This record gives sequence, C-alpha cells and structure tokens, in this order.
Amino acid sequence: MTKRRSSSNVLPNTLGELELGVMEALWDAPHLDAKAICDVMPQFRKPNLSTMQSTLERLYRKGMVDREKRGHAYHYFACVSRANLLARMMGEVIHLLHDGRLETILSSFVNVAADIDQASLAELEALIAMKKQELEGRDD
Amino acid sequence: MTKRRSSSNVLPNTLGELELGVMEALWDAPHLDAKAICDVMPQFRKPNLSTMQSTLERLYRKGMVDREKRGHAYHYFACVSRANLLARMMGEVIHLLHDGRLETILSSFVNVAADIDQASLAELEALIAMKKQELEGRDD
DNA sequence: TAAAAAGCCGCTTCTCGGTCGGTTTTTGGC
DNA sequence: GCCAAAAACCGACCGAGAAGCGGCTTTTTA
Repeated sequence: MTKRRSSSNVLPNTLGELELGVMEALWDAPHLDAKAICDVMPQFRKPNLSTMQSTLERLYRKGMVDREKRGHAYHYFACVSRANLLARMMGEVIHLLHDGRLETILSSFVNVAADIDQASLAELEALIAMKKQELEGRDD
Repeated sequence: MTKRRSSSNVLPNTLGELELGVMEALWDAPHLDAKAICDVMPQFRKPNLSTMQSTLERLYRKGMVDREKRGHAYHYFACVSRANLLARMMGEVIHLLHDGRLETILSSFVNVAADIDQASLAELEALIAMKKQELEGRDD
C-alpha cells in the first residue's frame, strides 16, 4: 500500500507563474484567444502557442476561466476576478494556519496591511463599517 | 537555452502537509526531537523516522525551525510563529495579486474575515485602532 | 561491548506546472 | 471543392519540490 501523497491539497487555488500571467492578461481585457494572450505576454517569457493552449486548458479545468467558440478559435475570459482570487487564496491561507483564535489571523493581517501603507488602515475601517451594515441588513 | 522554469517562485513560504503538521506540533510544544514528533502525529499519517528527519531537515534549511543537539538527538523548535507564518503567507499572496489599489486587497480580506465570523469585524476594528496608535507613536 | 537510537545519505515516487511536437479539425480564400 | 493556414487536441517529457524510505555510520547507554 502506497502512502498517502498529499501536499497537493494545500492551497488548491495557487497558480503557476504563467497561469497567473494569463489571468493578468484576462483581467485587463474582456476576452482574448490563445494567440492574443501569447502576443500580450512580455517578450522574456513568450510561450509557444501550444503551451498557451494547454495552460488555458488547465485554467479552464480549474474553473479560473471560461471560454466560448468565436469562429474557429476559443475566446477565453476570466470567470474569477482578481479580488475574488485574492479572497480565495487568503481564505485558504487562513484556513491552513487557523488556530481558532481570531486574534492571530487579524493581527497578522493588520501587520501586513500596515506594512503596505498607513493609509490602508483608514480604508480598512471604512470597509469594515460597510461590511457591518451589510451583515446586519441580511442578519435574521 | 532552456526556458525559464519558474512557478517555483510563487509563494516560497508554502509548506507541504507533513511540514505543516510538524510546525503544528512544534507550536504546541517548546521543543521536540524527531522521534517525539513522529509519536505526536495522528495515526493515519505517521511517517517513518527517516521521513520525519528529512522533513525536519527541509524545514531547517527553509529557516522555519531551529535545532540544537541534546545528547545525541537534535531538538527542534519553531523559529517562526504561527502568526508570523500567517503574515508571511498573506503578504506573499497579496504581493502576488496586488494591482496597486488597496481597495482590492482590503475588501478581499474583509470578506474573508466576515465569512469566518461576524464578531471578527469588531475585533478587526479594535486591532486597527491599536495599530494606528502604534504607527502614530513612531511616526515622525 | 553490543544493541538501540539517531544522524546522514541518497534514491525513488508522485504531483504539478511548463513546454512542445505531431496530428486532426476547422475554416476561409481561391 | 480543394488547399493552406491556424487552432484544437493529444500525448509526451522535463524539472522542481514534497514525501517516503532503506541502509550505513555514528553515538549513546545499558
């Protein structure tokens, strides 16, 4: 009996570098085909069309992009927004390292946020206020 | 020339499942040796001592744990706290998906926090207040 | 001093992203 | 209708990192 070979389950939503580059391209444009994405990629990492196609296929199977036939070629478009992916990944990280105490999570985040920019704290406060109202609204 | 083979650079601080389990063990106890960590692991995934050793070695090279000889055996102890690792990983995720606008980051996090628990929003507010004072204090 | 325990070393397996080449299918111009 | 171009499709290989383990060496200690 072969031992459980896990380590794949941690952070299932992480993307490779090319995959992420593709998502970036699709966040900037409403929809693109494989060729167009190749063209958009920075010169220092411009993959073969086949490579791009299999990357898109993987992304499609992962539910990160959707596609539809436009003539002979697929047109791809992101069906996960940047903010959404960010939220997913943060959620995964948090879930992975959760110890039951919110303080751990929150203080980590506040430190990260503070490192980015002091102004971010003010923004965070405003967002919390909004979110609170939202939650109270649908709370029953 | 072989093509850039990156995808390894994304999220350099992510740990495998066993590695994470080891960290959990070390966060619960001040210091343990390889054998003791094996014993502490849940039955359904109790690795060979050698496996545990190489995992610890990897963790050591990554700077996640430190060790010191206690008699013949190494005793390992976490040199990265849970909150610290969480902050690192969140920082990495954020950096990876950063688009320049704080709003994206923050709203994603607020959504994640809200999903965990409504009370977390209140706690977040308190932490922000503390962090603000801290920043003002050293701001010049 | 011998058995037990731990370190140390190297190899294997597995998974995943990335990379292509080759083949088939589609399509559109002539 | 036919042919060339382009894209899809398929399958293979590579490299890296985590996990897993067996075996040999070294150290401890009973």
